Amino acid sequence: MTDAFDTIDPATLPKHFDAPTAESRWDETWQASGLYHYDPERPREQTFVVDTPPPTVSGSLHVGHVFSYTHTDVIVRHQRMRGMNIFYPMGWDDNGLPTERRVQNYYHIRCDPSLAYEEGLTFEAASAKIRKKRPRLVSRPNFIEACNQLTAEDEKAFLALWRRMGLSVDWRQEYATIDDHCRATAQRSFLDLYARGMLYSSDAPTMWDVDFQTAVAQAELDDRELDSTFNDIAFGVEGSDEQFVISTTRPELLPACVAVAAHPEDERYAHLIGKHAITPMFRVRVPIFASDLVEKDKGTGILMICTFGDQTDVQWWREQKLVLRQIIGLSGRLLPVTYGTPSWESLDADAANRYYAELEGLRPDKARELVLSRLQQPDAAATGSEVPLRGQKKIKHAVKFFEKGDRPLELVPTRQWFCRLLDRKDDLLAKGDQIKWHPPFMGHRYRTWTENLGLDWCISRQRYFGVSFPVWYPLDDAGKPHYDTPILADATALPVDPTVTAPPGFEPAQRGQPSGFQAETDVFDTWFTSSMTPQISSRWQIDPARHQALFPADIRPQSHEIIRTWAFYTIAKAMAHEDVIPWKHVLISGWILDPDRKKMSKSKGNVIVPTELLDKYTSDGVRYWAASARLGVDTAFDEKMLSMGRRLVTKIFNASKFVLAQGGTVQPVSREIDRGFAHKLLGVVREATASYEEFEFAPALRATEGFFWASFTDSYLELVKNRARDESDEAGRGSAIAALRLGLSVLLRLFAPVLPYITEEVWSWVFAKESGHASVHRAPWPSEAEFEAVPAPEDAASFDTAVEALTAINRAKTSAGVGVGRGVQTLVLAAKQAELDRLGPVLSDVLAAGRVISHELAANEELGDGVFEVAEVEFEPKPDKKSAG
RNA sequence: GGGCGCGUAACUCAGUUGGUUAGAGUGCCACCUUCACACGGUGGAAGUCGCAGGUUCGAGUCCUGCCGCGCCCACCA
Repeated sequence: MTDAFDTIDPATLPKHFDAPTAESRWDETWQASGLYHYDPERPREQTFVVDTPPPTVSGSLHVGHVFSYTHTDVIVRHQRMRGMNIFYPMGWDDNGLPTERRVQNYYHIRCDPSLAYEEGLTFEAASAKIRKKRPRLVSRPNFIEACNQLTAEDEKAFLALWRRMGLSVDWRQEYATIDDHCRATAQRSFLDLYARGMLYSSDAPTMWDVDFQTAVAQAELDDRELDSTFNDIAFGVEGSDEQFVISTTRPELLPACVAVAAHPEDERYAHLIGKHAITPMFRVRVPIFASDLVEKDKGTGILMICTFGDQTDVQWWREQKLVLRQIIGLSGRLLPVTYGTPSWESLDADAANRYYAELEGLRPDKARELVLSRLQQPDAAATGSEVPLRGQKKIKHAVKFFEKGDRPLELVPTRQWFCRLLDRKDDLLAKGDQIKWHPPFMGHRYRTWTENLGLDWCISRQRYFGVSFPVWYPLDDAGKPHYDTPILADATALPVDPTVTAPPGFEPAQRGQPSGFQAETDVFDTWFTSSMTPQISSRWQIDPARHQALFPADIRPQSHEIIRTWAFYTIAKAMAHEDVIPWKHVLISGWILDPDRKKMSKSKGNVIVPTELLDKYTSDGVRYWAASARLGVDTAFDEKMLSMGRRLVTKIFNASKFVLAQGGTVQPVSREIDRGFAHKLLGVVREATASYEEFEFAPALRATEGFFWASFTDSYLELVKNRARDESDEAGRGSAIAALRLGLSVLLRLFAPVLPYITEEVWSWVFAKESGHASVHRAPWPSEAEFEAVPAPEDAASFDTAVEALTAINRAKTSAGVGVGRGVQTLVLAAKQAELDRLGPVLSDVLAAGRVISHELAANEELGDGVFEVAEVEFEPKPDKKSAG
C-alpha cells in the first residue's frame, strides 16, 4: 500500500465558493451530459415516475413554488442516487381563466367571439395611458394568439427559475396543457368517458359566475362570510285573513318565489300545509308544502322557495315539480318578465308588472334595496293593508363564490356537460385508500371532500382559451340543434377545433345550415385537462408500451389546497378510464406563511421574489431552507433559515478544501478515534436513508447537518488535524486521512439531494475520478457496505469521550480568556477512573488538538459519567506578535 | 355546526414506539485573529413543553375536557 492520496492544491481554489458561477457552469454541464435523462429501455421496477405539478404560468413566480418544487427535486435526486431510472417531466399549465384574465389585463383586450379573425394583429403590454381607455375587442382566434404569446414568455421565466434552482428535470419531457398533445389527450379522455356512459349534457340550474360569464364546478367554490340581513316579510294565505312571516336574506328574489315550505312537525305552520300562500307585491299564488330540510329554529321556521336562491331551492324545485320563474339572467341582472302570462300568474298582474318594471335590468343588490323599500308600503301587502316588511336583523352568513370571482354565484339554467361522479363515490373513496398520502392526515381531506360531493362534475366552461369539446350537434331541417345526439370527433383526428373543422360526414358549408351542424363552442374546465397529467406523460392510448412503463406514477407532489381539484379529478379520471389509481404516493407540501401566519399571496402584497433570494443566499442556500420543512407542514418564512443554508454551503466548501488538501500514503483506517467517527457516521447514514425511504427529506437533512457541524467539522476535524499532517506517523496519518475522506465522501452524498451545486463542485475535485462516478448525482447513495473495511471501534463511546475531554480543555481556555489556539504548558485532567481508562486510545489526539505539552490524569469519582474537568492548567505565554511577524 | 393540524427557550423549529438533569439553529452575553473557514471559533445564560384533570413506578409523549391559532368540509332560507 504505497499509493498516495490524490490531493488538491487549495491555493488554486477561490477564497470563497463562487456560487453564481458554479450554478450556471454545473447547470450547463448537467444538461449537456444528459444526467437527468429518462431511459425507456430500463424496466418499470427500476424506474421512478414523477407526476409533476404543471405550474400556472400566468401566475407570478413565488417563494411557494421554490419551496414545493424543491421538495420534489430532493426526493428525485435521492431516488436517482439509489440507482433509479428517473422520469421527471415538467409541464406548464397555461390554459384556463387565470391566463385569460392575465392576458386581458396585460394587453388590455377583451375577447368578442362575434368578431372575425384579424390577420397579423400584434399585441404589446398596455401602457398606463392605454389602460385608461376601454379595452380593445378582438376575435376569439386573435385572443387565443395573445394567450399563446404571453404564456410563451411566462414559461421562459419559469424555465429559467427551475434551471437555476437545479431542478433535475428531463427537459425532453416538457409539455404545455394547451399544446396539441395535451389537447388531444383531453379530447381523447372525453371520447373515452362518453363511450363509457360517464358524460351527459343537460339544461339545468347551474352555478354561474356573472362576471366571468361561465359555469363553475363545486370544486371551485369558496364560501365567504358576509354581512347580511334577515328580512321578515309577511305573506298572505289564500282563502283567509291569516298572514305568516318568512325571513329571507334575498328579498329581491321575491318575484321568483314559487313555493313556501315548513317543517312537517312544526305545529305553528301545520295548518298551512297543502294550502297556498300569496306573495306580497306580486300577489302570486304559491303552494305551501312540508319538508324535513327546513330548520324549525332558523329564521321564522317557514321559508320561501325561489328559482333559484340556493342549491336546496333547486332540489325542492325538482322534487315538487315547481314552476320555473327565472329572474336572474346570465349577465346577473334582472330579466324582463311579464305577469299575467303562463308561469307568471298573479292575482293582480297590473300591480305586479308595475313593481317589476322598476326592477328589470337591475343588479341583485340594487333590486334588493328597491324591493325592501316597496315592502314598507302598505299597498305591497299580499292581503290586508299592513306593511309587509315586519322586521330586520343583521346576520353574518356564508355565501358561495367562484374562488376567483368577486360577486356571489347565481343559479341559472344553462346547458352544460357533466361527468358522473355521484354514483361512483364508493369507488372514489376506495381508490383514495389505495394511495399512500404523505402526511397521512391529508388523506382525510380527500375523503371528506369525496363524501360530501353533492354535484356531478360540470366540465364545460363558456370561455375561450381552453381545450374545445370534440363535439358538434346536428341541426334539423328547421335549423334547430339536437343536443341529445351529439356528433363526436374521430379519435384519430385529434386535437380538433369544432368551430373550424366540420364533423365527420359533413361539408364545411353545412355549418349553421338546416340539416347541417353546429359546433359546441364551450371549452373544458381546465381541470379536465390537468387531471390527465400522468396520461399526458405516458402517452395514453397512443403509445401502449410507454403507458405501461410510466403509469401509474410513483409520486404526485402537490399542495393541499388542490386536493379537491387536481388530486381528486386525477383519481377520478384514472378510475373512470382504467379503473386504477394514477399514482402510488401523494406528497403534500405545506404553504409558506408570512411572519403573521397568513398565506403569502400576491393580493396581500407580501410576496417575496424568488430570484432575489437566489441572488442573496445561493441556490443551495434556498434549497436548504425548503428542504428543512417537513411534508405537509405550513412554514413561516424566515430569512434566518436561508442564512443558515448559505453558511452550510460555505462550511462544506472550506472543510472539503482542508480534507482534500491533506496528502500522504493510503493506509487503512486503524486508529480508535477514526473508527469511532466512522461508526457514528454509519448511524447517520442509516437514519438519513430510513427517512428518505419515506420521502421525509427534512429529518434526513437535519441528521446529516447536525452530524456535519457537531461531529465532523467542530470535533473530528479538530481532533485529527495534527495527525493528518504528521509526516512522522504514516500509518496514523493515513488512517486519519482515509477516515476524513470517507466521511467527506459520505457526507457530500447525503447532502447532494438538497445541495446539488456545492456537493458537485467538491465531488469534482477528487472523488469524481477516484470513484469513477463523474457526477455526485449519479454516485451511489451511501451504504453500509462502504463501512465494511473500517473495523468497529473497540469502544463505541470513545469518540464522544474524546469530544468531552477536548471540550473541557476548551472551556478552561475560554474561562481564562485565552484563545483555543493557545498552547497548554501543563494540564491536570480529572474524571472518573472509568472515563480516564476509556480516554486512553484517543488521548494523544485530544492532547494534540488541545495543544497540550504535558499533562496528568487525576481520578475523581465525584464527577458525573462522561464529565471531564480541568483541575489545574498553565498556559504558554502569548506569542509576541512583533517577533512572530 | 362537523373534522383535521398546530400550540415546546425571545424567534424558527426537532423531539421516533412514554424512561436519566427537554434539544438544535438564530438572537443575546463573554471571550478568542486559530496554520480549512471572521461568510469563522470557544464557552455561557435562557423553557410551569397552551390550561385543567386522569392513567402510570414514571407523561412534552397516552386518555378526557377546555383555551388559542390555522385549515378543510357543511343546503346561502
